[in-house]
Amino acid sequence: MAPRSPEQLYAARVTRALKKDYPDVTCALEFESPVQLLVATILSAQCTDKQVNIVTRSLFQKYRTAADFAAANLPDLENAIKSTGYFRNKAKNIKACCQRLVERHGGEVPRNLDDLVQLPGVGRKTANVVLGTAYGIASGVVVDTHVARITHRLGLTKSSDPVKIEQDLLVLLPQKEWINFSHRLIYHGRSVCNARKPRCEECSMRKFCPRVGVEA
DNA sequence: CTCCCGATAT
DNA sequence: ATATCAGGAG
Repeated sequence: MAPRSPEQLYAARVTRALKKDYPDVTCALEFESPVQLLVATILSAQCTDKQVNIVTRSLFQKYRTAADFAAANLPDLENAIKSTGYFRNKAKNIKACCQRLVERHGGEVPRNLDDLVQLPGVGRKTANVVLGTAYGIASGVVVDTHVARITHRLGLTKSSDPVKIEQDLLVLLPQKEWINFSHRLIYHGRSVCNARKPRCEECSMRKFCPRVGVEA
């Protein structure tokens, strides 16, 4: 066992509290294949997972495979995902992304970060979600709006840049924890530590959170 | 940095 | 009315 810094011990304390609160938490996005998870994750940008699941329920009946999305009529696809917002960008990216899956990856979602982030509309956050949740590959730590906000509030990072936050978390957390740490923080971010009105009195981490009692 | 954008809570 | 929601690209 490698020696651990005070920051790593603090991160372990946070991890223990999250495990106790959310023992069985997992990805909230609903899917039946890696391709579907990729599409759902693209749709989840600046949209609630609840709304994404409403849309994908019917969407995945009409489009099942990468080939289906690659052949989609763009206005039809736009209309089908309209309620998730950014629907023109998302529809264009999903179609182009799946066209490339068919052309270069045999219709499958690649299992490495470099190939994934080359896909249109797929950044580091989406790539980490797909690798971790569809394939169980801990390629990094998913840093979305919830993870960014809460790690900053807890003092696990001083940065507000998602890329730098992930670099900090990669050092603070053992690789074994990477995938589920994000799932738990995201769930915690929706239910307790939300952006506008955090429910600190209900938070199990209030005893050591440096933000409790601090305004703004 | 800006733009993309509908649904919901406050 | 406004902030925010499992971001990414130009």
